[in-house]
Amino acid sequence: MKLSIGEFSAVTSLTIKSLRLYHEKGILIPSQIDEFTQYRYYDEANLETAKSIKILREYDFSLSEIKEILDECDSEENLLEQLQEKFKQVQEKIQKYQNISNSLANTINLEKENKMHVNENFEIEEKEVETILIAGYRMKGQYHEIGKGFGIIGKKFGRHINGKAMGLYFDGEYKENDADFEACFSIRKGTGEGDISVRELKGGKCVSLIHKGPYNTLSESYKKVFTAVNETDYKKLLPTREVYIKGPGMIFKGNPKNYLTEIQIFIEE
Amino acid sequence: MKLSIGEFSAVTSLTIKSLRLYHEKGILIPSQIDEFTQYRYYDEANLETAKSIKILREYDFSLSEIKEILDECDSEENLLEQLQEKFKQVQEKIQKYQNISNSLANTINLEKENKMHVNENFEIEEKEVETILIAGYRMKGQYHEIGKGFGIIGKKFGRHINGKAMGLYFDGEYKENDADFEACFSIRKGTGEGDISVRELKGGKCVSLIHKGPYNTLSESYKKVFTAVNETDYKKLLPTREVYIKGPGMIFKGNPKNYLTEIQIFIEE
DNA sequence: ACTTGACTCTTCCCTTGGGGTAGTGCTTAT
DNA sequence: ATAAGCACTACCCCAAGGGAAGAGTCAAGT
Repeated sequence: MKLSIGEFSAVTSLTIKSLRLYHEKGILIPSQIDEFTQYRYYDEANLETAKSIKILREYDFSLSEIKEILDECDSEENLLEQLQEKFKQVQEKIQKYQNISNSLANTINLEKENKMHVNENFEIEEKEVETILIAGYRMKGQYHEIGKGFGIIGKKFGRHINGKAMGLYFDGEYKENDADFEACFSIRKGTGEGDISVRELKGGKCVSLIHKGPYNTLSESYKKVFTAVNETDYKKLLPTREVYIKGPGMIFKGNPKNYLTEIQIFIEE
Repeated sequence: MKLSIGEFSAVTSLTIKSLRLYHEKGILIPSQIDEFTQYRYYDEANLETAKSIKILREYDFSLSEIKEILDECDSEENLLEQLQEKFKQVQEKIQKYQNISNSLANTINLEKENKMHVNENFEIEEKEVETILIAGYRMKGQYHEIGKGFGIIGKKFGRHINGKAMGLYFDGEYKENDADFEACFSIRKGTGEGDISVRELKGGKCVSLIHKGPYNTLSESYKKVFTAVNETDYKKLLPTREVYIKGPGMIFKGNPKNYLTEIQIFIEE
């Protein structure tokens, strides 16, 4: 049997290009090479080798790995080890892509939520809020540092996060530097760990206003809400709650003019 | 803020090399470039972009995909679609590696089995064989064509194959050309489909001999077994069974001198 | 014997996402 | 003055081929 490269390519379903590469790399050397024309000719032994190479390539072995395997005369001895090693590597790849897949799914959900809530009414209203399970990270410092808190919770509870990010503010007044607040997410399940507290956050009646625009203009909306509450007989409760309906995305910050933040002042009648 | 490339590299944990590449590709253009020294200087906007790039790279987006995403001013519009598209691609990769993993696990099992059974006794013996579930592919032709049969079953039942390959021979005599035989594997479960029959293969008492060596010398061992059986009062039953204990591996053919084949002639007392 | 069309040869450039090195330029501290 | 530390460009490298150019070769028909 003496097959030209084209015929051998058809038989093995390896491309001519690949066959030439394998020759160059010393993995699959044609049984005969015409002295004058340099034409390659292949025989049955080549066919066996080609089959082995194909299978090993399908198993994601690199050409250099295949060369090693083929070059060892005691190939049958070490083959098993190498298969098991490759199996481990493939498992790792699966794990890697599984992690990417999970992160992606998470981001997609967040982005989806961020897209909704386009037409809200921007008026003060009274509403009932349900009790929910939250994971919270209490912090002291400046308000804008709350982002770190979300990061910390996100790392631990990424899979279980269920709803939007929220902020609980335990000071009755605006504090420049030593504010006491808590970053939290509504979660499906989980248990506290380290600095992260998992607990039920009681619902109730609140006065709510959705603020549109960057965070540094929030105080205007706060003024409106407080004015409205003060005109009633309601007693304000702490902590004040902010729900970040639409904020900077995971990937892009987006335009702060379009951020939506709901201010919730809980009240006792 | 005006960071040199080294400082920016430290802040973003992107290598200097990568930053220069991103600049060259137009993905992340330094806010300022010194006219004379060509030094790159980065600002906060660059920092934001760098963060986005890092996340997208972690999500397995290619640089050209990232460039597309970043170049669209309406990035927030299409971002969701692109995330979902990427999610699909990642799922496909997981599936691909999962398939490789399965095939590898299969091959590893076969190779492991092939390694065992090193010291067998090569004498005729009587034994009891249990009833097992098999997937079989009946064929007519030449004996060596049985390999195709194994291939066909392997494709359909790869996951469920449990034991060694066997051959059932329904002719009472050696037939050069029009032999009637069946390739089969012991399987864990499964149902027949198309030309593949799944059924119980009855066990019983048999006279057995393990043949060592290439298949074309099997006839010598057959002669021994038949001579032995004929010296008794046992009645020979059909089909005759061959169990391929150690044959050509999935990847390497191995040395035919080491092949082990058990011949089983079932008998009725 | 000649032509023609199908094959085959080598050589070169391209892809991804950078890594590594060489040679040179700039500033600053000693 | 010189050396250290940083930055710059330009070049080559990896894996596993794909694509194309330009030249030579084979087999079949005329």
